[in-house]
Amino acid sequence: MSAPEIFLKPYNPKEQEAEVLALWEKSDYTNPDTCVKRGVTKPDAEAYSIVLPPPNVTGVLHMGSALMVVIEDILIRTARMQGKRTLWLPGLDSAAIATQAKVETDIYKKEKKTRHDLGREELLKRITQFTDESKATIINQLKRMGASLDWSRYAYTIDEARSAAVAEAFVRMYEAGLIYRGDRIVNWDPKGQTTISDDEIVYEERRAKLYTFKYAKDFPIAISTTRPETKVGDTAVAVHPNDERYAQFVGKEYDIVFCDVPIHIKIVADESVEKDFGTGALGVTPAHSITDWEIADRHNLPRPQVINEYAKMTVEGRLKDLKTKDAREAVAAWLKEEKLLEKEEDVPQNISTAERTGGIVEPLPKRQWFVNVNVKFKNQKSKLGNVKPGQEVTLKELMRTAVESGAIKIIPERFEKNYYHWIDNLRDWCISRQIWFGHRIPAWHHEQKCIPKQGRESDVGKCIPLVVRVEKPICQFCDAEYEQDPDVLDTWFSSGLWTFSTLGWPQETSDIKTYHPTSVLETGYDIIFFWVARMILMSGFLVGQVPFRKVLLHGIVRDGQGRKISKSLGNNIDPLDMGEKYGMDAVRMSLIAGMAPGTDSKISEEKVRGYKHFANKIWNITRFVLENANGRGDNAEITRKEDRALIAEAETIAKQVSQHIDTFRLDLAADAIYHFVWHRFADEIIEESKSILKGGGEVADSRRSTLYSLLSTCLKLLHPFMPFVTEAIWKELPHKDAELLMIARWPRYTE
RNA sequence: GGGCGGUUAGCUCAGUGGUAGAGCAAUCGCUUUACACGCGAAAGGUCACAGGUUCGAAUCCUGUACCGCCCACCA
Repeated sequence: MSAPEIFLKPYNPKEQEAEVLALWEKSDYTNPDTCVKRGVTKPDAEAYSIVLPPPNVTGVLHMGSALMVVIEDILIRTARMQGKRTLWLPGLDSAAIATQAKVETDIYKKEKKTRHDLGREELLKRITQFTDESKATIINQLKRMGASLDWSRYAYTIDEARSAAVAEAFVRMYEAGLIYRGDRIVNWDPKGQTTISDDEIVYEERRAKLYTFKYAKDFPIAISTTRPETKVGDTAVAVHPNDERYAQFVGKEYDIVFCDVPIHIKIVADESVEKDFGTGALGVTPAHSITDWEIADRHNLPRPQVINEYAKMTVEGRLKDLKTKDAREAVAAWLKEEKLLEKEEDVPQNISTAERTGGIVEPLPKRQWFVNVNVKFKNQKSKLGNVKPGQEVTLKELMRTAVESGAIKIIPERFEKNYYHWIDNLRDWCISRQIWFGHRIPAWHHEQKCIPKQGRESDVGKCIPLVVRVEKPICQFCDAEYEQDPDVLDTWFSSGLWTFSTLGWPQETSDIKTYHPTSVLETGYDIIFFWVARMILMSGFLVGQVPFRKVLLHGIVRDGQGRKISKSLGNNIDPLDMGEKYGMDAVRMSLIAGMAPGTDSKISEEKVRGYKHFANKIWNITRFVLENANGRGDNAEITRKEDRALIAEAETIAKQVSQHIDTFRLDLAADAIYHFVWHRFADEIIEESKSILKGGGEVADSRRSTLYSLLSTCLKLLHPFMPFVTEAIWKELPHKDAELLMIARWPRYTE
């Protein structure tokens, strides 16, 4: 008996992977409809679905996304083999701010032009050009990882269907009173010239000077600040209500000229003031500090803006047009000159910077669009968590109950606490962005003078200046077209719709009925708040369902010593390069091994090499089995008690692997099958078989069948983890229960 | 300031009440006809520290130290 010739040489991943990829692609079994059509999946089989967290369209696949792909592919391949109606839906993300910033930088480098030189339309054309070119790269890389995604359902975050869903979602939320336009203090990024959400801020520790001074010689209270330039915008000094030192001044008002600027200061008492910090008195600058804005709310104070979008002073006098940093020094100098400065100390300070651009965030009052997370609306749909149909609920409560009720499980569980904490501290979500690339807000303005056409003069003044709807309105009095709001939406607004916008919402498609809620959302723990919480919010309100039943979180990928991957360390390991060198199966195993949910994964070239050896081991096991068992197949009867025991042993391994996958311990599952294949099957069972086979007769026949059967079971159990080498072997097997291993039946085991 | 996680063999990590485990590395031996991308053997740990509960603790409780992460932020 002889094995096919390819087994005479060590496993060659490069050769085999290309061949296997072609087989998969041709089969179209990643599409669940095809599986049903060809009888692989029963039409009424339980559905199992995951939407791929869309990688950035302009990106390349790094280890982080590779880890995500591997985890999800293991879950998907297992489910498919278990006979479930399995859908893994791919998509790419336009990554609005990041992509626009990248294209703008490129254009400026090459042509010395800004977006304003090009204009909105031209810039968008350039961005589309850029994304079209780069999207092939990432799609190709996903395929090479072995990701069994259904490309027939591919979605792009700003394609037509998704844009329609976003507009529809916005309108529905607006009509329910969940979206409003308001003047509020927002995080303004002067570098990116846009607002950003609280979650897009990163804190950087810097040294700062804390100045303690009085506004004027005859002002009774000294205050402390690291930003004296903002004090020209002060309208109050706040002290703690119980602070006896200042009680006598509360309610008094003062007119002062501060650094050439006339200001009017009222002394107010407010609980938010710390008695023990600085002088115990806080200069209130409503327009340029979030906490101060809230104090102004409570005491009905005016809120003059003194800094503009370019972080320059807008007041008259010596500070006019100065940048905030220069103005700070100018004010400090003036304070010294006027002998108002009492103290100047060095303090460490966390300053807010914009995650994307690194710009120092300037809190500014601006008219923006917000999602109101605290207003009640009536839950129209079915039961959501503990909220019954018809019951009034806020978005905040909705997000909380989804997890609290157990409708959604977060794995590992400890992240649930983080989730609640985030919700409890959630403020209204600013969703408008002043960039050009993204989903336009479906709000329409007709704020210029409306001159009614002849015969409609009686309607002067009746036209509506702001309309929120999907299609562009035309004024029914003057026939003028409305102008669309220039802002675009926060990228997480559309991402929040992802589980159902990809399935065809707002149409009531059969895909939505079959695959929503999705089974699992698998993503990095770093975006649980950005994304996971918003998906729960959107799906709850718009679809009346949770978006997924389980949230599986993974960590970041580190190098072999546990260090972060960084350019300066030069420790980057490219998953595709590694795959090229050692085979993609080895890369996949390396990412999974030793990684519990929610913890970081470690990868090193040595680790990858180790699993390449494992792939070769399987290859050679197959060679031995085929050389000895070819021709018998797995149909021959297994007669010996010892052999039945071996089969039963494999069954318990199948059980272990299955259970570990069920509980998302992919590391333990991989370890269990690895250990069985190498150290039990190869080292012991095959070794002892050599003499048994030599003996011949019925005993040998039984063992031959057993070996073949064990091999078949091992290949199935290994397939989700190492799809390439197992499929490559499968196609050489003489007897098998499915044309492709990817749709073979998962080994049975008793519970 | 609040919260969370970690600390087990040289390295990376499993193990969550009953005589300490894996992979990799390091050591020794092996032309053993599936595989040197291999096989066999041996070696390696007072499970961070202190106290407590228990017949029994790496495992449960309390505290301490160090490392890491997240959130908030004092103007």
